[in-house]
Amino acid sequence: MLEIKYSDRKTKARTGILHTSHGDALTPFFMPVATKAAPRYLSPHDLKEIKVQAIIANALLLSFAPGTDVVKKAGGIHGFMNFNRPIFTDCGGFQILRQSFFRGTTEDGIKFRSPFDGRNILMTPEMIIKIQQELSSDAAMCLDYCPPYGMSKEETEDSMLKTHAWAERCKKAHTKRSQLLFGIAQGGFYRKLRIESMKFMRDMDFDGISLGGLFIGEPKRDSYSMIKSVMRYAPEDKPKYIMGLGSPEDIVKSVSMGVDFFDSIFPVENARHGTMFTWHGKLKLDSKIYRDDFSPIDSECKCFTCTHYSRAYLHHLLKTQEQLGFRLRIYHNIYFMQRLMDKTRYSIEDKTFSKFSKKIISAYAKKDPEKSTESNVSERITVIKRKEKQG
RNA sequence: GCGGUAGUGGUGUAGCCUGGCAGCACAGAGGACUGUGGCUCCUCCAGCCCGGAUUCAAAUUCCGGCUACCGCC
Repeated sequence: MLEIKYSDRKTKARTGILHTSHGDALTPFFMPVATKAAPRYLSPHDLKEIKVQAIIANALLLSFAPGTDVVKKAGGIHGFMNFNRPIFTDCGGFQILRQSFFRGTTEDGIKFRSPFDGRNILMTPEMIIKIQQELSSDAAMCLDYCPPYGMSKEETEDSMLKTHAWAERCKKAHTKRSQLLFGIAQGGFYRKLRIESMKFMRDMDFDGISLGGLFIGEPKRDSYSMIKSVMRYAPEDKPKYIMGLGSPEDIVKSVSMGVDFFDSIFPVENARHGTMFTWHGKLKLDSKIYRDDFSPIDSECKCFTCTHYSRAYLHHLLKTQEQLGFRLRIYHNIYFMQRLMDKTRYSIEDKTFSKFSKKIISAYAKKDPEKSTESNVSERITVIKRKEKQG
């Protein structure tokens, strides 16, 4: 399933090819989220234009609406949404963290309330596998229990044991050869449990291993310490996937720890609220300084937004809450993420990954690139003045 | 010239009758967002037209100005 091409010598970063029934995806890659078989404000066609390699949809939500019968009739999710590249499906375990969905768990599965019609259902491991097989996604996730940050060790252990029991049942229920099946390692923020869960998933011999329940509000040093600990026990030859991770600096850091792919709403949420990703760091479009700035978001960027529209125009669209603005901003950030992953892969094979990742991390440690330049300038001026005084 | 109405952060306003920590929205400055039920959230900055009187206490009541708008000559 995963063909490893090149391993970095300084870090654990590597490139590879993930083979799926809808073609290959070069790793490391980033999947935009299309929860209900629809990327927000973009069309599946836009994603092809952006050269998105793979996306992830939500099986739980799709089973609520339109229902798997409709998607099945459409010839599966690819035909339904007219996107013929790898599509992952998520199981709904994360929706435990969303109060409006979650109604509790039993030994048998998770109780959810449909947000569409209010009906309550018990999602069992067998059901979520059946749903994902009917959706005909390229990779399915086992049902997992995603414990919130701050949960006690006893409760976290219980959630982990449920995740493990459900993973076994998912594997047993899974019969679709053309679909990859991923186990989700959990364990909250207890190192011992994290490692235990990773070992369990490794021994289950899934097609790939997902790391779940990370970046859900904990301090980042905790996230990284967990990833680091857990990756030591991860099988070398299997693809590793951190669920829900999507900030540029976190991605390159995780790649250096050996993670192969990611998905997240982070770039979309940032774009929605006016934070644009650039090669020099974040750019907050709502600032007044962009009111009459007719340059593109990022002069290096070749995306549709950057080649057609100015910061001034996008600033205006943001301030006036125009729907077009949402689309243009999201288009850019998704495009940026894809190019970030392209460059990540090139740099690994080019032996320049360490340098590249440092550049991204330092760019994203800064705030708005324009403003930090301004403050750098005033800082420099202060330094010059001080030196002049000293003679 | 006379009469009426109104002056509150940068902008638009609430509070005035019935005196008691000046509220809201936008703008401005920061920050957040990470396996989407949701068209954001948090923090900060910033104000009673001027002068006097009454009062323990005045954006508020009273007197005199100034300014704006409306009406009349």
